[in-house]
Amino acid sequence: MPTAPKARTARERARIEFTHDIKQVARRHLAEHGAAGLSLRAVARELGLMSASGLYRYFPGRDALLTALIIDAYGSLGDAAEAADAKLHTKDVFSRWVGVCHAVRDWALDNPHEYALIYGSPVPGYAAPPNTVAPGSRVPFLLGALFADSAANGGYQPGDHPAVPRRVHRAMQPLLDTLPPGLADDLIISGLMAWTYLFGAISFDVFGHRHDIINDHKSFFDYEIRRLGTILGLGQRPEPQRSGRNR
Amino acid sequence: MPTAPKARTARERARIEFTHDIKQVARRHLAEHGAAGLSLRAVARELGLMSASGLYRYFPGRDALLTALIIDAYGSLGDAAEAADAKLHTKDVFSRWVGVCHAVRDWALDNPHEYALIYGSPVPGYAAPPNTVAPGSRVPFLLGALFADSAANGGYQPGDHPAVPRRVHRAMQPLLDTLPPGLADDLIISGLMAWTYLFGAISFDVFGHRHDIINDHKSFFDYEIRRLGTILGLGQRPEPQRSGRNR
DNA sequence: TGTACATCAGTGAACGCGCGTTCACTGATGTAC
DNA sequence: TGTACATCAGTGAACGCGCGTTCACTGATGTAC
Repeated sequence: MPTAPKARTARERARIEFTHDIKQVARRHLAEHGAAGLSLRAVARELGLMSASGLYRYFPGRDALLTALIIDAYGSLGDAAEAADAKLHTKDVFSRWVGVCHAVRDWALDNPHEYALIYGSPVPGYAAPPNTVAPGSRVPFLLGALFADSAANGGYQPGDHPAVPRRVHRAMQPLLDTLPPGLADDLIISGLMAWTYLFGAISFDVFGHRHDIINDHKSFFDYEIRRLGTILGLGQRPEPQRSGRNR
Repeated sequence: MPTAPKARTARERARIEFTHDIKQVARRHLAEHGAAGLSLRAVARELGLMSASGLYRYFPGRDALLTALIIDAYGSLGDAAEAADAKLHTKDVFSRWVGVCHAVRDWALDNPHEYALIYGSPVPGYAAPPNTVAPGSRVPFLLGALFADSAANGGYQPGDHPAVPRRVHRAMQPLLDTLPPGLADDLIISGLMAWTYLFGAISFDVFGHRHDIINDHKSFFDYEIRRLGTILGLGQRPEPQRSGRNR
């Protein structure tokens, strides 16, 4: 018998496995019927292991299951972005920017309904609890770190644009309170704009707003985020991306 | 008796009014329960003039009602954007850019659920019919016209960024086929990026992704779109916006 | 190692609700002569 | 202007379906001694 790292009881092991299975099936159900159509009864039916009422031993209600899916989605997206950054093994900020953008986009295209869950329209009647905030901050945090590294290397070049008015500085106060001091407003705004653009572009791709307009979405995306990185001050790296799946 | 422009029968008048009323109530219902929760029975109940089955004289089904709401939403947004542009009475492209951006954002904040309907996650199980495309193109068309005007005036300044690779040119072919010839790729991409950023920023504002981070959303938005306009080549106009409702 | 008890997992019926759509129908409105 | 007929609007019952959640319950698993 292989020694378990911690002697779990059969019940504990079953609970972990079943929780996992339930979320798995729920994700499939989500992909077919959307968040608003996620139903405990349907999940139980498809699961085939339990009656609908049995699910209440695992999740106290539909909203709890939804919350678990949201947290998992943020976690999965965060993992993908951070792994892509780490795998690059480079200190070149521009390459990291490009790599992270593609990783986020690839994740979104592979998991469109989980993407919609976290970056699409809010689910009516559902309010995300506060414990979804931390996992949701991982990607914006990573982008912020990228800009901060660029500034630390001396590579960041603030462009020729209007100076930051005091009112705008004040508008960002809640964010400033969470950041280490000494970061220039200009840099922080570049980071925010990069984040905004990245998810704007991905939402257009995933939600189909560019279907009739562009036929090679990956190539266009690659170019737009390179161009955005350049005009936001991350430098320039004009080589096109290595060829890959077009989608 | 006031002479009607065209002698409509009582039935025709009633049909127009009722159709209008149904959509009005449906919009309210949409705001409370979201697109996936839009229900003919509930609309009929709230309308109080008709049984649910009676609605089938006006819309052949739930999806038809949804389609009508989508078309109306695009129309209403297009009206708001075009009216803002016209009201400015200026040829200064930068001011027009700022004005149109604010108009679009104001509309979205005033009509968050209609915004979600057209720029949020797609409704599962619903495919928007082709006749929603034209009204949906009005805002991007307006933004495109803005960049084209800027180029025609000689005001457009392509920034210092990677040249457009041939592959990216090809990726935009479907769009190029719908545009008058002679427009530079660089200009078209700036327009697309402006469109992408605008709706990325508005989605973040409307869907709450910046709630914990920014406390004066209008000021931040005003600055970010000015900065974007500048770095995309529309020139520069550093004055801050006139004060208004903060939201 | 065995026993007694407490805890937990899962069942199945039930409550009360909502939905889209169809259909035969009544009665009002419009129109051709 | 009046009449006969055709068209359309709206009704209400019905079909068949789905949902979340509760609750008393059986039976399995875990634990203290």
